[in-house]
Amino acid sequence: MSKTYSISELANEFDVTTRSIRFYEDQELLRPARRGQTRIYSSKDRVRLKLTLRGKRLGLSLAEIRELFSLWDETRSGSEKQLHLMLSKIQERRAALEQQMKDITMVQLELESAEIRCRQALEELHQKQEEEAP
Amino acid sequence: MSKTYSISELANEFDVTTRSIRFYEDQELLRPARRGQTRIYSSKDRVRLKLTLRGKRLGLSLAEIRELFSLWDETRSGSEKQLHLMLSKIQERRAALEQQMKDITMVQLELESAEIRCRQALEELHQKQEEEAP
DNA sequence: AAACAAGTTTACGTTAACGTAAAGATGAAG
DNA sequence: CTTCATCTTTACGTTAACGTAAACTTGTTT
Repeated sequence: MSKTYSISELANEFDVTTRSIRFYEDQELLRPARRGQTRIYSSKDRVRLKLTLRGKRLGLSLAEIRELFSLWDETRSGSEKQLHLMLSKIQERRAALEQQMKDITMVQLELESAEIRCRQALEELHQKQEEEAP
Repeated sequence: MSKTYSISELANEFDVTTRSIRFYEDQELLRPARRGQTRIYSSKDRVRLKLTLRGKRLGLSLAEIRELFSLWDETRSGSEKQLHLMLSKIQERRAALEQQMKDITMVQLELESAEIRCRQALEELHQKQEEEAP
């Protein structure tokens, strides 16, 4: 018997609303089991949710995330044509991620330089204060 | 006389619609000059647009991007209180970027492993083909 | 039994980021 | 002059990703 989770347990752990979790299921990102009408989440479901939120932090739409999931799922069962299509989709995503890495690096540099400017401005303010009250 | 750009020049260069560019202006991300009623973009405006699109690729909302711009703009003129607020905002952003870096690394690993699975599945298919026609 | 907590479905509302269409101004080309 | 190409404003439409509220079921605590 591996561990299971209620919807609110997951909602608390990952700091999202139950509404969102149910919505992700509606979008076919999750497929929890049921006991009666109550949803029961396995640790696999939990991983899916984690991956979903990770994708969101990268700015992916739910549709794009779903596509990645089905890519992964069909890796085992695909035909040759399918597999080649998957490979190209995977390449596409990897290229986008590399672009994002570059973007992040650039923005980090800009923020760093903004921080330096900020600290310099602060120093100048403090020097003026010393001049006013010697 | 430094170079200027029309709205459609920028739209072509960055592969966005003129509608989007005007919308960004509406959201106060751009402030192009005017000749008559026609917009004229300086190279500074062009940089702003480039930064805007970079932010979008990272999943930032236009509001967040605007906040970053005003942080940068006010670095020179802020009061001490303002400057400290800016520093904390900058830290916030840098932390988010680091998280994003980690996320990207994870997803890259997952894609890599999906690619390997994919290639293995292809190899198995080809081996079967050889068995069928020796 | 009554109340309470946690879950459910259904459905309408909201916000961001544009798309799209209509109607007009402006300068250059035929 | 008129016919374009490119620009403009105004305004309504659309999609994604939920928020919010209402009404109901189910289990358990008092």
